[in-house]
Amino acid sequence: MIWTDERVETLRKLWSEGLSASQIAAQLGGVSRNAVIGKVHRLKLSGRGRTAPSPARPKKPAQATTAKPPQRPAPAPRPVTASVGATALQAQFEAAPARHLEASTENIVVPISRQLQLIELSERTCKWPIGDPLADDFHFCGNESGETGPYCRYHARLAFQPASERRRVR
DNA sequence: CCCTGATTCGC
DNA sequence: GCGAATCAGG
Repeated sequence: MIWTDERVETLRKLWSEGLSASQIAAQLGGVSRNAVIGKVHRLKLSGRGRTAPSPARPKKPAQATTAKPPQRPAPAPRPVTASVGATALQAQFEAAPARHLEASTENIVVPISRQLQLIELSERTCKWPIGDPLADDFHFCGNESGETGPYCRYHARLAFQPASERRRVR
């Protein structure tokens, strides 16, 4: 895959819009996020506005062939509070306006989807389709789906019940 | 573990 | 010039 003027233009545009390298790579297709980052640097676009200056690493130390000694630090104390720990869910709640919710399973806020393209999905992202598959803005939910399920907590509730009982959602 | 960008260096 | 491998950090 070569960097045509057109692809470079797209790269410049998306990068300036604040998309991450992996997202840009997904949209361009045929390139890895590393390729995108590499190109960004060659184009000297790394700044992207006002970012903290890079401290610059002291070169790459020679690859150590010796295995590191297996250290067992200390068993971390188990937190009493249950942690959800899903970054996607975290972001979604942080982004949402603060709102008090009753402790009810019925009262679940419709998640803000990450709007991922098909190629951006991983094994643990929600694959609930959103929109018209033939439309330009078609995407998948993309939120954290857990270890095995194909859907996030919210869409899983809809996926595994009769269509007649589903509530129309995005 | 998921992700991010930064850097080096063999190709 | 390109980008995988790697690093450092969230």
